[in-house]
Amino acid sequence: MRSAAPPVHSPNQNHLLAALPKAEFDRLAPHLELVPMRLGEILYEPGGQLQHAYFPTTSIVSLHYVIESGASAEIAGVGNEGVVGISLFMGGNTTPSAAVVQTAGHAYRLERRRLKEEFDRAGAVLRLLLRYTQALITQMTQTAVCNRHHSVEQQLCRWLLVTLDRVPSGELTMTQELVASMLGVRREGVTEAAGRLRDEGFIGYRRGHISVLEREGIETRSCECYGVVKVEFDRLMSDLPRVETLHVVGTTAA
Amino acid sequence: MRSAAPPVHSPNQNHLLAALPKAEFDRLAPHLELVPMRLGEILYEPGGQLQHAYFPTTSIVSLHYVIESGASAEIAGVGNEGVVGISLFMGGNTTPSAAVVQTAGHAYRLERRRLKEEFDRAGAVLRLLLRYTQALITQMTQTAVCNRHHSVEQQLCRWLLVTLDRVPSGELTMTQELVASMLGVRREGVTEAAGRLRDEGFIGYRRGHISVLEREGIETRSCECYGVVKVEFDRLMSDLPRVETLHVVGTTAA
DNA sequence: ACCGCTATGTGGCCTACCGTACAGACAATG
DNA sequence: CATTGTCTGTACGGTAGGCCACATAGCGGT
Repeated sequence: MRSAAPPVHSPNQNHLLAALPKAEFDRLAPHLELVPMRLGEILYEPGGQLQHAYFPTTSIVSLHYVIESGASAEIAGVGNEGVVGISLFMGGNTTPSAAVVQTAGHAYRLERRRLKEEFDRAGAVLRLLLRYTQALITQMTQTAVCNRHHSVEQQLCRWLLVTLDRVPSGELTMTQELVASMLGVRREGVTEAAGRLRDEGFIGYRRGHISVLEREGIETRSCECYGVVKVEFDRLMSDLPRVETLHVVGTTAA
Repeated sequence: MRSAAPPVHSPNQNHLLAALPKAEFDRLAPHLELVPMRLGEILYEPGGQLQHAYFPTTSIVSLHYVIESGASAEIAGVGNEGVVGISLFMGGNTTPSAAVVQTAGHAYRLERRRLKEEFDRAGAVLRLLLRYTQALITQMTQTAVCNRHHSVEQQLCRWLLVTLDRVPSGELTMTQELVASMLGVRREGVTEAAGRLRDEGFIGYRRGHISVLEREGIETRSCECYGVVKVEFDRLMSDLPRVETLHVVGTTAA
């Protein structure tokens, strides 16, 4: 079944890498290492030293936080639109949260040292990464508010929509237990909400798999948070082409 | 009553400005404008263009988010340890949240253009601001989790502790209504929690004023979130690349 | 084909918090 | 000094979602 999942990998599958001017991309490319990301793999634990930045292509990583009581919540998710490991260039090197692979796939990783080097050139890479960080902050912000004010069902829908943007097929390998731990709610709460959505025909599922059938239905049940983050992401990451203009060094034919 | 609130203002009262190497500080100083911050003043609204970055000295600013239903929540607070307006240098220029003065006082503000100039030098100012942004992200992260898992009372205690760090006197000018809007809960919830804390003798209050009497008591009632953020803030902002060139400009007798 | 593990479905009980409503109490203003 | 608006206290029903317990049902491994 090679036709289902194309065996061809390219750094361009990651939007950030793809948005780099050619000069920067060419400098980085030799150091990008394609790595498989297995479900449940922990990229870093709270307070742990991160050695690489990860640019997901087909995988999804969840930035996760566990409190003393053992309860947890997802702070933000990172797919092929972003990068895992912003603390590498923001300073500090560690964060109090963890990064866990939520959907198996691949990513390109870059040694911490290389990233820092590139960042310190204070050129296109820096601007791009900061812009992305700003978008990530928006996502975290929205998560905070959503946790406060919206229902489990609304949040489940939001989560489905976000994930759908990263898994076009709509076939998610995901247990309700896992979804619950990401939303920071009980597994039973997810079961109930998912049951309602299935009754409506919006989704279908079987042991460990969820398939989205009617995206529109889910959109009507979701809270506004999905849309807010999406619009802001698009705004921040779309007018990036400007980066090239500012950095005329070797944009097109270096 | 001049003795109560010292009439002497200095940029050094803001930790970020104080942490700048002398060269950078001296470049910025002529452009820092001391402005009064009135309670309730809105520095920027969602999506609005920010013209200045604000470095609070005696004031506190709340980064606030209002959802469609009208409910709201504080995402993070900024006192003399930080700066309002990170989107100015992160990219984007605007954010979907608002910035509101939560405690009256003063701040030094810096024109957007000046900040950008300094940032683009990719020197100490950039590193300092990014480091602070990372700390701010920690705060937002913790807020998200706290909103999910902790009780109103715990959150009220956390909020009191955070505010206390910025108002050493422990005398807060603050209505319960305002506190509620920041925690994103009902005013009655705050009344009840505050009532319990008063019964224990931890705090006292009268119309529009809260005084902290026993900080330790509040610490025992607070969730872990306060401590986590504080430790992380200290870690990030203390090992600043030896920027310890404190300026003796006019702190005490200028 | 079977067994066992794990995912899902359901129900009951309980608590924290929300919505609403209203009463009392304080401070500023004229 | 009285009026008025704002802030605080309290109460009551409703409900979402937590905790617990257990029943059922797929799926993988042997």
